[in-house]
Amino acid sequence: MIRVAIFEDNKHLRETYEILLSISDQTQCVGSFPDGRNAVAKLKNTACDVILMDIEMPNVNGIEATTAIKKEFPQIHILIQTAFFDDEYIFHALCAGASGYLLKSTKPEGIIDAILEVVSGGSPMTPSIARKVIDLFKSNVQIRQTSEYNLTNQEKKVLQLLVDGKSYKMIATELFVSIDTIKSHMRNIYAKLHVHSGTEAVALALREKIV
Amino acid sequence: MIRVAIFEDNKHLRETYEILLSISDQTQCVGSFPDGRNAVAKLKNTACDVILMDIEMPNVNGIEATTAIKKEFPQIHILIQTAFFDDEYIFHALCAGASGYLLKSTKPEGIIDAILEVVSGGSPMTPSIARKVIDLFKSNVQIRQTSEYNLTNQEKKVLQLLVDGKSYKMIATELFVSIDTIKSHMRNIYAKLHVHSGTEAVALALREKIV
DNA sequence: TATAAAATAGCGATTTTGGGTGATGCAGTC
DNA sequence: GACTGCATCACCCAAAATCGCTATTTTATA
Repeated sequence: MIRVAIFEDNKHLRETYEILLSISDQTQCVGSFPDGRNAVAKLKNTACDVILMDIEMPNVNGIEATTAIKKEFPQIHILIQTAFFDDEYIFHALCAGASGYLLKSTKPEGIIDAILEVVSGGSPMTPSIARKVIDLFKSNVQIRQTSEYNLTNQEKKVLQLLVDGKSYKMIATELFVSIDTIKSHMRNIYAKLHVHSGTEAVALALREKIV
Repeated sequence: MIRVAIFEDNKHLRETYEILLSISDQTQCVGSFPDGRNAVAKLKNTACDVILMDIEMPNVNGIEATTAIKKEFPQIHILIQTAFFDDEYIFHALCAGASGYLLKSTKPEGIIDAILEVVSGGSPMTPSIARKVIDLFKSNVQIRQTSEYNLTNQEKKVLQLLVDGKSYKMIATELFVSIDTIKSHMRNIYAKLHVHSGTEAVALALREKIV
């Protein structure tokens, strides 16, 4: 028997979910709340497994509630439900620790299916949501392979230390060479990266290379 | 009529897909190949919309083929199909530009559904795959919320421009203030971030904050 | 071994930066 | 009205960084 709690501000919808959960012989409703206030306290003694979480709620919204719940009960699976699928919502929901993302247009049996999926380790979501997740993923994966810039080993070391916030003098000390050597390396690094300052070099290095 | 091409080394499976595509009145098979060699050339005159791509293939595998095809025909939707769901596979498939990820256990009607989903802008995948995508996403997203450092709006702007590689002078020009004002902001930024140079500030900013 | 690439180093000039100190105006708040 | 935070600006100074040019030693390698 899967223990499910509901956070949903729409009374009608909330009751629909309650009935839905009670009809299925695999699920059981252990709580039903109109907003995210004191979510952690409300869940304290429910031993719940899955939460149906609306995003748009008054006072404390679904994202905030998800963050709080996941912090206290990381084992609980949270299924986000929303009428809209906005990039920002999805991004924040994922960061907050949501395990699935349903649209409110999902049919009743789809909700039960999703609950079963999520407890067996899946992340149910509509293909349209999945596309957005993939896009988010790709925008967050830096393109590592693109450019090597043909930096030599020593140049890479110098750049690394620069990224670590070291000054020329400190880098020279660390690499047992003179400060003028570091200057030389920096000149070469700037030429290879097509930049003209340390900050630019660091920004570029962090954005698309090593470190 | 959706034009679909198949890359699949298993002859039996390949033929099954061909039949499946011909049965549906919404799809049409425009090519069927046992490996990824010369994929781009093979697709040249097919005007295909969707590709069913196996990962495990001899000579040129599905990931490599996907990369090549996406480079030449970015508008083509590629549905990866594999018997295993390995993190590395999924990661590389997404990076290569795959739009969906099916397991070979998917039923015939599921494949047709997935093709329809993908042309309408979705990314069909099983919940178990979706979970892995989410995990990959989270492992690639730096924790943004942690630290705000209480930077003021103007300080954030200055920092942003610094990260963009601008000098004090350029930042001053861009924000229509004097260079001494920028220095002032920089002093405050350094104090708040507990750093002592632009490179350190940029490294910190890129690692765990805005930008 | 001849050659090229990389790493090392130095000098000099100029610009940029980091820090110190202080001051003004403006908005909000108690 | 006093107080505070923010943004603005100024002046000074020393340290750091940037850039140009040159040059030697080491290392890799064809």
